[in-house]
Amino acid sequence: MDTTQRTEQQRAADRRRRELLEAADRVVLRDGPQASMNAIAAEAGITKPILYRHFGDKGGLYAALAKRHTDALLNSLRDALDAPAERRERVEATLDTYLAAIEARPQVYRFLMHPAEGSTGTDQGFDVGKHSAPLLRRMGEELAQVIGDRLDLGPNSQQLARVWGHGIVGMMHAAGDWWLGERPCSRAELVKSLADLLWGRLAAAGDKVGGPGF
Amino acid sequence: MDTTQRTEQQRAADRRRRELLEAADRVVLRDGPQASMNAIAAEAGITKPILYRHFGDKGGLYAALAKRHTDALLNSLRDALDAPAERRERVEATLDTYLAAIEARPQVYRFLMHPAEGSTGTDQGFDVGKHSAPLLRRMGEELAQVIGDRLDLGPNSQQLARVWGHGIVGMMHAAGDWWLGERPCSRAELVKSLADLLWGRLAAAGDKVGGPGF
DNA sequence: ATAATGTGTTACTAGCGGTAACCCGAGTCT
DNA sequence: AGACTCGGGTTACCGCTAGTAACACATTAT
Repeated sequence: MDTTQRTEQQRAADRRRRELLEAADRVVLRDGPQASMNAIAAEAGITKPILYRHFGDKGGLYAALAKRHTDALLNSLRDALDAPAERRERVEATLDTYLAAIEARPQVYRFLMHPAEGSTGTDQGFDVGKHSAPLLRRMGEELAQVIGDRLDLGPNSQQLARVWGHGIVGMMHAAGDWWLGERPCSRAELVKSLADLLWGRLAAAGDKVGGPGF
Repeated sequence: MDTTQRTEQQRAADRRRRELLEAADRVVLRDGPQASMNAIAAEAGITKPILYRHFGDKGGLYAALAKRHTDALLNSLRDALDAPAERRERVEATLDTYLAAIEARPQVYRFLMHPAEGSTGTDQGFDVGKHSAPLLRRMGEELAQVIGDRLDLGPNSQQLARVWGHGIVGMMHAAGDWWLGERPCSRAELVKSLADLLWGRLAAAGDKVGGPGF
């Protein structure tokens, strides 16, 4: 009975937690990443201290919120990456999946790319480096894993795979961010251009006529 | 006399402005991007309203501060990009210049990558997209310019160049950020790995032995 | 009945960005 | 000389934020 009661309470707490996260989601989607704890609590129909009891601080809530979306996106990406097809096709499918996601829900995207950032208090330590959004890091590691598993890169394969994983993810991220802001072309064109870049067209391109021997 | 007096005042104001920026620089380097206006004012030996008279708001100060560093970094990069050498060599030199810069002054780097972000007030609008650090955008455009000017990419050359510019900058950024945090290899190795990626080694690599026909 | 435990609230602190109001010294006009 | 504007400076405040302490109600165990 003791244990059953415990689990009963835990279940209730978990349900509660999910409700709170959904409310927070709505507010963040509406107000952007700087949504206040007050606003989130109001949306959930409760008051601040409850939020703090559940998530510790704002960073905790945001981390929990980000984890859900990050996991969802990573799952889609894994599917695209694991499809049975030519390498080029898989790369394009993965790029397209990512771009479709950020296109469909730009506010979620924007939120995910902005780390906690807050923590007004004793944040003296100020960890230099590793400041990037966790999503980028996780995508990079994931991609590195796939590359290292599937490709034969000679010695130092693992390290090369990790560099490439993070590099490719960064390329995707920056190009996607720019594209989302300016919409200079269709998604398909962007995908093709990026894949071309990865396929070495930069190295293969000829110098412009009239240019000196550079 | 009227004009000379005006210029006199303007000169004084400009000197003042430089002093304030240098003080702000010291504080930001010490306290990180969340340095408070109070702290900056104190470091400069004055009080808040003066800062606000000069820079409007925190975003203005941070923009001015960022512009200085951004301009400096962009100049170095232009030098590396314009050096008379083979393309591969220039690419490697540019990557190395960027990585050396973020390695030498990681705090500046971290500051530059975090946009204003604050503006607690009426920031309702919340521009989706284009949220990236201005530094990334400027580097991307700059690189796009160089690529478009120098390379013969067939039709749609300009658009392709812009995609590549932002993509390559993003690759550099993400890989650099990860590298700065984990230091998994030397700078030279990182440079070579990234250049290899851009040179199409991803497409050229063979499948791993034992893997199915993917 | 009474003690204990968990759930919720109100009411507060400290610090932030930003501003209004005042203050004082230097030059200027009468 | 004396009133008078005017630019640079400060103090004291506002509204907001994240985060917390302390109190109130219910439910259950003893």
